[in-house]
Formats: sequence, C-alpha cells, structure tokens
Amino acid sequence: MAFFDLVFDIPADQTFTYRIDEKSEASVGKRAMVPFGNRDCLGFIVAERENPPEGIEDKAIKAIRRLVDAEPVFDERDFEIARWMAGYYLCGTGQALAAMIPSGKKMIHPTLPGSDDAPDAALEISDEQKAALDAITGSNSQVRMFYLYGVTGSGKTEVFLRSAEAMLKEGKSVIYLVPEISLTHQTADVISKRFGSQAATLHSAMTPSTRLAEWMRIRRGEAPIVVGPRSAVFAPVPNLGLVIIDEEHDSSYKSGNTPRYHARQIALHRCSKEGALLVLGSATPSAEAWKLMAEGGIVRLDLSRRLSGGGMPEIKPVSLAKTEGCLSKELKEEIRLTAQMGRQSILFLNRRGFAYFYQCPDCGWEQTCRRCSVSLTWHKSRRRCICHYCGYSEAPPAACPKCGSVEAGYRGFGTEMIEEEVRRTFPDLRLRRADADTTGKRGGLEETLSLFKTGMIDILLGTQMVAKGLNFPGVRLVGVVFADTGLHLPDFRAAERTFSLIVQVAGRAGRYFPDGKVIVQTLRMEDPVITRSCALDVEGFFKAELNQRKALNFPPFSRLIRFTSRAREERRANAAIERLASLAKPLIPRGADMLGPAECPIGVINDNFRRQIILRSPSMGAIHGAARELLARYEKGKDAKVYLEVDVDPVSML
DNA sequence: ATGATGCACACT
DNA sequence: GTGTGCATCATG
Repeated sequence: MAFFDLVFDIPADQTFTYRIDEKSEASVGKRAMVPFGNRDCLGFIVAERENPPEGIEDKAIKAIRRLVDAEPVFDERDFEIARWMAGYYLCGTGQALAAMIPSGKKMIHPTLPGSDDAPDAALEISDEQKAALDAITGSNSQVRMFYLYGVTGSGKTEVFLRSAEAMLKEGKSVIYLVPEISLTHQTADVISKRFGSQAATLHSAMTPSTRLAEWMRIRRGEAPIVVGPRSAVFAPVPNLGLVIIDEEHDSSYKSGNTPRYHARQIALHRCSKEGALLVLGSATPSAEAWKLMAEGGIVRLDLSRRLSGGGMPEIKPVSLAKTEGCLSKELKEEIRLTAQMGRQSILFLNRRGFAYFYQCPDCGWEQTCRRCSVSLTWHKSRRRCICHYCGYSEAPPAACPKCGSVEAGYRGFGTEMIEEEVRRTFPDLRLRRADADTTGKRGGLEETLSLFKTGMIDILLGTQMVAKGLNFPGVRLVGVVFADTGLHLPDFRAAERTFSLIVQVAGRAGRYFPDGKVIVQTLRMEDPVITRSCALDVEGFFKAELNQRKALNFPPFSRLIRFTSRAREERRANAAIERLASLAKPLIPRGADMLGPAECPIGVINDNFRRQIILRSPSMGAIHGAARELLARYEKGKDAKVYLEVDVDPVSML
C-alpha cells in the first residue's frame, strides 16, 4: 500500500491523503480522479508518503479511483512555482496548479503548422538593432533584464527573434509572450514559422487536449521555443534561458480570474529562480517598467528609428467643444477627403462608455478627488459625485467653476450613438461597426476585417479591437473619436492607459501610411496627457505621471492588495466589507495604509453590489502577511451570500 | 468549490 | 408532522 497527498482546485490550501495499490503507476506529478466529499474530483499528486497523516484513521483514507496521466504532467519546479504563486496571490496551491497546467485529459496531437524549411534570408539589421542584440546576447551574469523601447516598426521583433536564436544555439529554451492571441495571431504565426517544429504555440483557441499535448511536447524538450499568451509563461521548458514579453504594457498579461496572476510577475520570479534573461519590449512601457528603467534595474535599449524610413503621421488634437454630436468639423472634412481619395478611415472609440461622469461640455472641466486624483463618478440616485477609492463625495456644482458654463451635466458616449451620426452624415459611405456587440458571434470580427481589407468598407468604427486592424495599406485616416473617455475612468492608471493607447494608435497608423493623418478629438485640448500623446512625448509623460504617482503614493511607488466583496443584496456587501475593514485595521503594519471601504468604481455588476478595500504599502512584503492573516480571520465567521475576491497588484481597479 | 447536513419556520 | 430555505461544515 502506498499513500499520496493531493491538492485540488479549491481555495482552501490543504492536502488530502489517498491510498493506492503498490503495483500502481501512481507518482508525484500525475493527476488522479479521486472521491472527494460526495463526488469525484480531479486532484494533483504532490507528494508520496509512507503512512497516513497523524490523527486520521486508516479507514478514512479513500483510494485513488484512477490515474489520469500516464506520465507526470508537472514536476518539482512547476510545483515550486505553484507554491510561490499561492503565497504571492493568496490562492490555493491547487488553484495555482490548475491555472498552470492545461486541463485536457487525453492528449490530442495538433497538426503541425507549416514545415521547417529555409528560414527567411537573413535581413540586414540596423546599427541600433545590432547594439541592442549585442547587449542582450553579451549580457554578463549581473544584467538579467532588458527593455527594448522603440516605436512600432523600429524592428523590435527582429531583435527578439535573434536573441531567441542565440539562446537556442546555446542549448537553452525560450518563452516568447504575446498579448491575447486572438488579435496577435499573425505575430505568433511569424514566430512559429521562423522556428519551424522547434516552436510550440499555446493558443487559447486550442482545445484543452491539444494544449496538453503541446505542454507535454514542451516538457520533453522537443520544442525549445514556446510562443503564447500569458499562460505560456508557465511553459515547462527544460533549461530556460530567456523570457520575452512583447507589448509589455498590455493588460491582457494580467489574469482576470483567480489566481489573478500577472505574467510579468511570474516571468520575473521564474527568471530569477532559473537564472534566465528577461527581455521586455514596447513603444509605451508600463509605469512600473519605466521606473525600473530609470533606476537602472532594467537596462533600456532604444530603437528610435523606423526601419522603413517612414515618418509618423500627423497627429492632430481637435477640440470637441461646441460641437454638436461627436464629429468635429475637421474630422468630417478628413473623412470626406479620404473617401474622395478612394481610401479608408478608421474611427476609434477607446472604450465602451460605461460610467456617467460629471463634466463641463464647454471646457472639459470635471470633478476629481483631491486625495486620489481620480474622477468622481456621478451617482444619479444619490445626486452626489463620489470617489471610488476613498468614498469622498460632493454635490455637483450648479455651474462650471472654471468657465462658468451652466451646461455642465452628466454625459456618456457610445458606439451606437456614433454609428448613427456617421450614417446620417455620410449616407453614401459604407460603414461597419466592430465591437463586443457585433463581434460576439463567431467570426464576426474576422469577417469585418477581411471586408475592410478588400476595400468593401469605407469606414470602420470600433473599439480597442480595431487598433490591431490598422495594418491595412488602404487606410489614410484614423480618428480617435473621444480621447477623454479613458481619462474619466476612476482608476489611477487612467492617464497611463489613455496615453499609451493614443501613442499605439498613432504608431501603428504611421507604420503603414506615413502620409496619413490621425485626429484626436478631445474636450481637453490643454490636458498634458492629450498634448504629450499627440506629440509622442513619452519621456515627458512619464516624468509628470511618475511625479503624480509618487505624490499620491500609488504604484509603482507603492504596492496594492485589493479585497472586493460581492453580494446580491447591498447591505450584505456593505456588512462584509465593513467587517473586513475592521478586521484589517489592527493588522495594518507601520508605513502601510488602507483605502476604503468604498464602493467599487463599478458599484453594481450583474445585480451584484460590489465594495472594496485596498491595502497599500511601500513593499509587498509588508502587507502580504497582513492580507494572509486578514483572510484567515475573515473566513472564520464569513458572511453569508457574500463572495470575497482578492487581487494582488490589481491592474484594473474597476 | 461544492454538496451533505442540520436547523428554523411554515403549512397540509 | 412533513416540507422548504438557508446557514454551516467538511471534503482524506
């Protein structure tokens, strides 16, 4: 008789012991179906033991029903990552393992795409690219982190690829992360083509069984380069030498459900544990990365020039003040002109408007919280403007305090509304909308994009997702319909995201049509976020933004852990967060503080009321213990019908 | 997470 | 005296 400890995909961090006949194939690293409570559950075998644990009768030990895997799917290194994740992200070890390992049961081998014939003839690379490559490949053991900072089209990808090649030559493995695969498909294809069958791709579109087959191929060392979205950071490559994170600023690297890990954080941990190099890259780094570069923790490698020699398109901020509807005179003229030239326009709405905000339509002034620097959200029911970080609220002003306008009121902006106006203004032009509503059906986006590519559409109107569709030669004009939308979000990263988005849009636009034009509509002509993004002044933006963050003690100058209570009934959500807050108070260490309790920026989602507290501290170490203890104490007398969510290093604060 | 179990109040 | 709803508890 042999005994094994298993963990499950449940929040409780506890191992359970099972028995099995001696002759069986059970071993650490395999998964097994076992009776758990009343039902059968998939568990991860994490340890073997001689005897059942103390205090548990032999007859209480159940037998493993059957083994799922013929060979182990995880090893000691994976398990270490899982334990670290459980500690860092305050989840169960089993939950961490479940997030890492593809859920497939049997392995279905994917049909290998393409063949590995001749890689493209070696292109010449620029001096800058060469310098960057040399820095990376020649890095001594001291320097482990690099950032390829450069505009779209400056040849980051080629440097990434060559760094990877150099690493493979040394017999080491590479993990190459790209943002959500659905829209970065081509990137992944380019990479896997270049490396032929040496590359494994871990799509989110693959079935779990196919993914598991790839996972095992990677683990056997048959694919030393792995390309994929955030979950690929767990790829079980032997002898990891390099992790590349392309478009490092992209928020899809942060998981949206438990465990809410950030691929960058996991990569950091893996690289230091496994002695690998970390190379990040973007034209618009995250504030975290920028600060690290400034401090020298990450070596910044600049790619300042566009390879094709093309310049940037003209980026013109245009005021929306005193504009009826949502299309300025300039934008209308440019749309008309573009159509006359037989070319295409993209109208870009940077976010689906959700929140009503209190704002002056004449000068763009709006209420912000003095302590948190976020916009106050207008609450119609309470007739107050409320800060979602600290709960501060004030009455809406009768007139704009800045320009005296009495037109101030709440307003929103939606794609439907814009669509209608564009159709009305340009009845002769073919318009197509691409957003979550219209692409919900399978292939919707693909179809729209291919119609657009073949010139069957004159104007493409859409959200985030069309930003990636900018690589069409027929496009001349990009209009950012309302750049301020993102700025209204009650999130301390609002400015960063808005800035990043505009620069990205402009960058992509310029890559393919340097003769083109970008119009950025705004009510805040003098807002530094708008002016700096239109001037592509990344340095200037971060200088100001980091000063601001420092003054207000937000990341990257502090670390956050956010607790959210969620309940059908408002009073339950309130009671839970109040209790949590009072439990938290005595646990807060010196130098740390607590924000809230307050309503979440989106106070109700799906008929669930949401409340939050945020623990903040200069270092994660200082609040980790407190958060752990808080969770333990809270769970003791946990509130009924209330769900508690924990988010370490939250990215979206909504 | 998830489902069994035990308890309170309601109603045939 | 049984039935329904919800809170509590344990899962090996």
